[in-house]
Amino acid sequence: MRTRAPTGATEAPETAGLGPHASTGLDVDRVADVGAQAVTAVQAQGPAALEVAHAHGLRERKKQATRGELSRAALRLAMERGLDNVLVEDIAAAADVSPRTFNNYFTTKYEAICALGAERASQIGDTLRRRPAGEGLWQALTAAVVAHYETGQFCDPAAMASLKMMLTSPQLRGEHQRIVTTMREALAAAIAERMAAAGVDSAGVDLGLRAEVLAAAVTATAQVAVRRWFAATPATALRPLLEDALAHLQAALRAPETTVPPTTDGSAT
Amino acid sequence: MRTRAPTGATEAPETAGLGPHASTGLDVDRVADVGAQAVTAVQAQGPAALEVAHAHGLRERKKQATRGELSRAALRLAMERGLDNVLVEDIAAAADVSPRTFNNYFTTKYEAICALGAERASQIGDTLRRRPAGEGLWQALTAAVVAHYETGQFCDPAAMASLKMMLTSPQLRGEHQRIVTTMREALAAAIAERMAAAGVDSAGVDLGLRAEVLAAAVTATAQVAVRRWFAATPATALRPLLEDALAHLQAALRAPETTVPPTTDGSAT
DNA sequence: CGCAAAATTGCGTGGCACGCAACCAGAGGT
DNA sequence: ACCTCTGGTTGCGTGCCACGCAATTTTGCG
Repeated sequence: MRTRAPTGATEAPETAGLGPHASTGLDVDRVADVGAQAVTAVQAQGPAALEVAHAHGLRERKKQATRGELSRAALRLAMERGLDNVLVEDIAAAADVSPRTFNNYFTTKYEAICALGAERASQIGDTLRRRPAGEGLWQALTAAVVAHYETGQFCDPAAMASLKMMLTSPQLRGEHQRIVTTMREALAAAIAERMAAAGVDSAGVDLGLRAEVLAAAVTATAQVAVRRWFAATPATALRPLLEDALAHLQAALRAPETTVPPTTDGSAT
Repeated sequence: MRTRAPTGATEAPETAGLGPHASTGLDVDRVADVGAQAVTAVQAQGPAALEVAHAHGLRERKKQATRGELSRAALRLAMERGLDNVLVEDIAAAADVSPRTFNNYFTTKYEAICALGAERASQIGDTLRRRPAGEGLWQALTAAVVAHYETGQFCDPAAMASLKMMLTSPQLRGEHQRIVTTMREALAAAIAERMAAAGVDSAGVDLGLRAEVLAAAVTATAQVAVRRWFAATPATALRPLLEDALAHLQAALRAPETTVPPTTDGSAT
């Protein structure tokens, strides 16, 4: 076989056959055990019923357990010996499964390494939803982004190295993009809800589009801050960089027409 | 060998050995490069003229020729028979070189497929620079983005399929991210110039950061528009989507504090 | 014209993604 | 509790790929 798409061309079926590929959905039990704050958030929603509803019981649990085990082992090994010095064989061994089983869960080792990050990225929507209703959208957005990056492991050096790895390795770039996409979508959904709840008065505006655009802008800005943070020669705190960058985003579009050449006075429109 | 990093661990040397890897100069992968500081460093060394003089030799021309040939062949074949039904062997054959030579120019076939797009992405800075000086920054930015996507082959169905491929295939995601990064950096540089030329009066603002943030926001917004365009069930024109999305970006940050719940008035600092 | 630098090529190796077909373990019916 | 059946695991095999190494050809320069 080539790489994907067994015979056809489109790549649709994917989850067919034998592997436990698509699993069931999004049960987040033990994967994000690093951040205690996240647990609080999850419990606030009352997702215990979700797991019960899934109720395929032991079978499903074991599946997610090994998935998490593989993902965690992949990240750990990659950090310990370097990305290029870890084989899928090693990861599988660390998770006590066959190398073949590894590929039943992840197509590439890079996907396994980034699985935890993707999981976490999907939670930023709830982080925004948890902001007090009295806050303005922008304020809540800034707070949510800061909280997302601070509750994560962005403080301890281990996670810092993990981020660095994702930003430097070409192979991880695609997976990192996937994480960012997840974050953007989750954020867009939460923004749309908040906009709707606040009752956007403007008549014909496309709420979905606006939310998506805003989420994209905020996410991209956060990435700029993260990139600057990790490139800073004297290591500095991430939070002020984030707040600074987000403030610049707001400012850059608030007064955009100030930029005209001094000689000409032609004020367009 | 593993994947990268032959023996060491850091991945620094990269362009050593035999292959014509580094080409002229700017195909470096630099993820952490935050703006123009790197350029300053390079110019501080002095021998930039050497490279320029060297670039016009017959040797360099042939190199770029075969590189373009490979890239073009890769894209064409991928479009014709589908991404998974083309081997590096096929691409090399189409470019009349050895399969081994292919890997002297590109590490993966996906990189070859996206090389043209990356090339083009770096030109958006000049597109912005070409806007009349009388235009406001925002107006020029919108016009530049629209022009960039319209002068490209984003109208003819062939390029549309190419874009679709880049957005759907997981393997191309990483390369697409690279293109977006290139576009963002090129745009940020041009924005910074335009800001400086207009004389940003605000005293202590970090021009580089603001330009970078703005470029990131605009680029991300353009991606939102492109994604919506290509997902539109009745095929529609890209231009209005782009303009609409960019207008939403501006609007979303102009009046962000309008969103407060009607019942509660508690303003949480 | 001849030499050195640089690019191309052939060959070989280690690794990976995944189809296929056995095998084995939960889940559900009687 | 027994049996079956659905579905996850594993071993094996295959095709493809990235790239080191070394020999060969091409190009630029004195």
